[in-house]
Amino acid sequence: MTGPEIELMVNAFKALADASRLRMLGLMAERERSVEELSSLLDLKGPTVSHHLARLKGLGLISMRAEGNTHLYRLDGDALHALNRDLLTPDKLAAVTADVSGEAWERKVLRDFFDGERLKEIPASRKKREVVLRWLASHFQPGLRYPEKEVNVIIGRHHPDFATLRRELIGAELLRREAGVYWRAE
Amino acid sequence: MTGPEIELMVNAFKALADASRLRMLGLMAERERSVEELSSLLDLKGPTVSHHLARLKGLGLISMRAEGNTHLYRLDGDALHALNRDLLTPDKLAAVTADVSGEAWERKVLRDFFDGERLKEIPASRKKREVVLRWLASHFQPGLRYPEKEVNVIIGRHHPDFATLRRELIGAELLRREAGVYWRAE
DNA sequence: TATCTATTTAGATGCCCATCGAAGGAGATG
DNA sequence: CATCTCCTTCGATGGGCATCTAAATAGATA
Repeated sequence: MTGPEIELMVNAFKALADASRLRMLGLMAERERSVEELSSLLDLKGPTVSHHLARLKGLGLISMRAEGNTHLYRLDGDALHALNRDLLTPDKLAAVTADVSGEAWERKVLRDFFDGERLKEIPASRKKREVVLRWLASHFQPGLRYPEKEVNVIIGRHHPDFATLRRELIGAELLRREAGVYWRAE
Repeated sequence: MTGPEIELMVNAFKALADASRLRMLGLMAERERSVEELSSLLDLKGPTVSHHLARLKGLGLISMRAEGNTHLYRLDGDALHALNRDLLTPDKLAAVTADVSGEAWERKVLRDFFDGERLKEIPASRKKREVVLRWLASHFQPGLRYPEKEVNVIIGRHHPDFATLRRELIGAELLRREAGVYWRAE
């Protein structure tokens, strides 16, 4: 109903909107590649390559296999195909529009409590707080699992008190937790 | 054959990697929209909307029709479909890879003469030897200066006869030397 | 002509992020 | 154990870009 589904789309496009990452995908499509190999082929330092790999992993586009210390990364062709198929369909655009012209009240709440992406304060009223929490929950991709550290980072982008918000998300059953690992409900 | 092709891909993804532009596409998919209309629906100022429209026009995704002073923009559904179809195909990724590791032939040479990072033998043919030398040269950072001892170490990681290879690199003008100090050419 | 309105261009600002060096694991080897 | 190698994480920096205000353009109205 609420459609910040759009943030997921933006995230996917941003992940692909980088020459280094596209080159890495091309190289990993041929065969599995070590970080060092990508680093020398692309003339980038190791940390930079690791950063890009993390980003691509977040999209579910690559898989990793460890062989000794070496980490070998490979492109998941099926995932790429699925992404290409689903990325820009009319359905998606419709969802985007729903997001824009959706519930006026919810949009007003978000406008009131947010300064850009930054949550000015946590709403005291339960209903308003739930709007904010749903907006936060939409930043977690269904099906993915997040360690607590990453949950804190994602929430922390919008408000310093990530601990309170994280608990509230669990309480509202928008996120679920087991053994220190979090995922989006439903 | 070397591909600024990749810059086109990056540009397309970047144009789509923005929530405002995606929302605008969604709205323009329903019906044609004026700048003012988009502006109020998205809660953005006029100039910002114009900026985004220019970006989307650069992708060929929208068309404009003037009616008096008002400019009415509309999504070109066919263009969108074509973009979605062509954006992330294996062909494109192959082109990207060609951009990185050059001609397929060069990649084949490297595969033939290397066992992992170890050069099995120095190619006798001049063209093949040059491919290997360029690969070796890529392990020297442009702008840095290397004493001869370090040059030997770096080359020695890949082949025991570092002296021959070092001289070949100078001969091919891929490395330069002055007073016993080496650096990467260009 | 002057004026009003819709849009575009120019210039400035602030945030996001690609990249790097340094430091911190973690497996292998001896 | 110590050490080496490969990778990841952390913190900092610089460049690009979304957004804004102010000014310029252009059509409509009178």
